[in-house]
Amino acid sequence: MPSPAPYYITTPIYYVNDRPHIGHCYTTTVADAAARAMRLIRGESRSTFLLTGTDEHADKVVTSAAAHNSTPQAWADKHADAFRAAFTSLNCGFDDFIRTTEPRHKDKVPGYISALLKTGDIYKGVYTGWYDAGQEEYLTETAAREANFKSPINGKPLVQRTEDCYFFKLGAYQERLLAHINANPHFIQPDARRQEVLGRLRQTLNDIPVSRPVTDDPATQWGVRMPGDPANRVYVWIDALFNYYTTVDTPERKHFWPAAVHLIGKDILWFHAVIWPALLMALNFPLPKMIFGHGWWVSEGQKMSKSLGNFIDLERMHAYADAFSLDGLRWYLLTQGPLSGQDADFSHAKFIEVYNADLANGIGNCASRVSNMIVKYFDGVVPTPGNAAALPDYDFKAICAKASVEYVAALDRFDIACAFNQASEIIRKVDGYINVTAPFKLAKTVEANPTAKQELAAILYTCAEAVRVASVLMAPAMPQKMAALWSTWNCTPGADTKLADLAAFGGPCALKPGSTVAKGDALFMRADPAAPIPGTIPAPSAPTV
RNA sequence: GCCGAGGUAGCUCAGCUGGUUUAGAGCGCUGGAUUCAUAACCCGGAGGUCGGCGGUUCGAGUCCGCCCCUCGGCACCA
Repeated sequence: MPSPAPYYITTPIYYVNDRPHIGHCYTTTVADAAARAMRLIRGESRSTFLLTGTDEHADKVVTSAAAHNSTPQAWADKHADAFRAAFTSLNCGFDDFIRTTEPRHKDKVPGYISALLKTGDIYKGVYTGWYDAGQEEYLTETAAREANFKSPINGKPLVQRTEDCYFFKLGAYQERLLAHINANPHFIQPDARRQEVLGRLRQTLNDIPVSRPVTDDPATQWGVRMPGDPANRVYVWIDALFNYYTTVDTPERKHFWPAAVHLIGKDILWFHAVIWPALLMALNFPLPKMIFGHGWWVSEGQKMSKSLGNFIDLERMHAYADAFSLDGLRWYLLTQGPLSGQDADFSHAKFIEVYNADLANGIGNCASRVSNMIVKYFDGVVPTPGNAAALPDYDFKAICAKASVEYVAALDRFDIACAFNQASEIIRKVDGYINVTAPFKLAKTVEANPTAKQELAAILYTCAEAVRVASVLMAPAMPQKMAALWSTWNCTPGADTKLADLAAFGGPCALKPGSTVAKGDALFMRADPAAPIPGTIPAPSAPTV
């Protein structure tokens, strides 16, 4: 049997000086859910590879470390661990965590640069720009003009300065890139992002500097040296981009390239949609299939900023997870997140609405009423399917099949929310079916009517089996809660079972008549909209005496 | 300033190349039904000038022009 097509998905490598917040966590959670879904579809966990990690060669790592009496490496170690711990705490199961300071990365980068030097795609030239001597940094032409050619920090005049620098022939790849984007509509997604890039590609691309000088300043000695020229180092962004390739540039992992998806935030679109593909073209490496640039979360309708104090940090996310379960939080992020062109709002009221509608009143309540009836009317033993009355609107074999097809199609175009909503559709149908068939009424007639018991069995089996299928589709979003449901229903799937088998109503993984079902605890407790917002200090209560 | 996206029910949005509906969905709200379930679920309703004005057409959220408003991108920035 041919092994399933490999699926390689990446998150950005995060700037190691940051503290993990909703932005980093969101990107990684989406990648995790997508990877879980792809493993499910392929039925082979090794077929999918999720990479995340940290970007550690920025100059600021050196200065921050010094300011905290630490070494750059120790400083990076500490922060990289914070990211790793954050993602683990959100149940994001990455297959590898790459750090750009690791030998397996930094030792490979010079090889790619050398190849580009050999072909002439990277060449030595001179860089001229406005230099702020006090800050020891260049300002862009625009920034310099806006500052009236004076240092924005100390007001001293900027100076035109020239120094040796290596350039990448970005301009040489403009037409090929344009042709590729036009020929592959899904290369840059969502469409708004694609339009942005196409718009900017209408102007002529300049070659770009890909090195920085090494001086006496320790901050400039951090990073990867240009091959054969220790007076220059590889610009941190170029170094960083190569992580996606270095990590799988090994004999065992080579088959994962090209990546299926580079999932990124919209801020780094240009690097991923233009510079990175051009570098790959120059190296004659295959291009990733999709660059997906998601938007931002805003908080209660306001842009998040440190000055407003409305940043949703890891602590706040943990508070939500504690209050509504980690999977409740994941569900909100995954189904309401800024994946389409627009930014999304993390509002408490909306969180409660979605949580109650989809989870507490949705799958939670539905699973509860179904299992309760099986316990009540069949002593918790899964009844025999039999033939339920054929209702045209409630052909669950067809409903589940359609949901699965849509699920896979949505995931292929990276419409995560649409995929998971397929499961909610099934639940909606089950709730409707229960109302139409009213098994609870039927149960009262079984004494007098011998066929009623069979009919009741058929109805409840249908409901339970449909809920099971929905739970399979939801599992990549909510692995823990769905596992809990499977545990009480005795239908935990074997490892590496294909979606096609798992999600087939009455298929090879169907609920087995005769196995037992417990009522179990409520999967998702209903949330009170009036309760205090998690992670905030409650307002002082009025004196009680 | 330049380039681009968009303004449709309280909210979030579907409505592809104009005439299948009297403009739809989900959530919220409200009336009813029901009791297996987490006061959950099911059914019905609310009648939104489809941003404004003008035009093309037998016929326009759906095409054209003008105006108002919102938002995104503008290159080395992680």
